Amino acid sequence: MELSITKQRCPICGRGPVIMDANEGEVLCSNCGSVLKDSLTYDDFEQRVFSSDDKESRVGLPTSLAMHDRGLATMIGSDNEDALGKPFELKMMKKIERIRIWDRRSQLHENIDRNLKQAFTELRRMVDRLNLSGIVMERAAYIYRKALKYGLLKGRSINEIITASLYAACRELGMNRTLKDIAKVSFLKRKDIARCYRLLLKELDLRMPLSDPIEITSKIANEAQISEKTRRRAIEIIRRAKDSGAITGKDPNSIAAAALYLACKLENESKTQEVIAKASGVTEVTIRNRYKALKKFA
DNA sequence: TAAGATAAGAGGGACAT
DNA sequence: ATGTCAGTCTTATCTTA
Repeated sequence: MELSITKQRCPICGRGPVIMDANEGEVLCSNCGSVLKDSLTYDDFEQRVFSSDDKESRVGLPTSLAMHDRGLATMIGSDNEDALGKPFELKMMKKIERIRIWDRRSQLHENIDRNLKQAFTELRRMVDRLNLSGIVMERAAYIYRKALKYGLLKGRSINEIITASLYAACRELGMNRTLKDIAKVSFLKRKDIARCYRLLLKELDLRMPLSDPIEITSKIANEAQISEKTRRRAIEIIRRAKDSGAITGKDPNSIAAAALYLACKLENESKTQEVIAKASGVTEVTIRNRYKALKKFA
């Protein structure tokens, strides 16, 4: 444990000294146990979780082993009496109580630590395989920590939540990764990731940039090499359909794909349903269904 | 060969019990 | 909490132009 004792006085009890716990990222008063600062920034974790591997191996034992029996819980009973069965005096009681608080806190942090470490290892692996930037990873880590803080991990696996966090980060930052893409590099099924993703949205009140079919056309058009002229036509179709309210509740991806397909036909740009289906990630059947509904807006 | 049609099934939202 | 229902999308297979 990396503790550094400062010369500061605790602003709460007026005594001290204040201790900075670099390992836990906390600043505490050694006298009253008050946590004066516990905000761990992502950079703290970045340094610890992602870059400290070699440092740790040089030191010797891995953290989990090194820390395994460090807690004081096994040494401090809950009875407020000494070894002879005599009750503690008040002064002693207070002291013991303080130690217990510290003890609980350090145990709690160890659990969180292990959890984050495992989660971020998996996160980094997936980010590597998906060719995503550090910014997305950072965002995913932030979401994950928030989920952990809100107790969303209870009854769920670390992998599920970290994977869903990654997906959420992708959505938030406009990265073009589908649930399918992410499922492929994780060890999870698409539906499980989707379930957790919805959970995150609901519980953490995440606001995703709403996906507009018109926005999506550019991605699909790009992928399927559809001309700008045709894309504009598709956008017009979507506009009209949108105004009529005929497309509410439909997957924006399928709308964009079908509108592009329809526009291709109108512009005599020969693109098969298969090509557009591949580019958009929806099936040909779905394109056909939307296509039928969209035709009257052409 | 591309497009269309049909059927079965999955998964989730809404709503009631 | 659990069940049901309507609506959406996917997968698979067959038919049509």
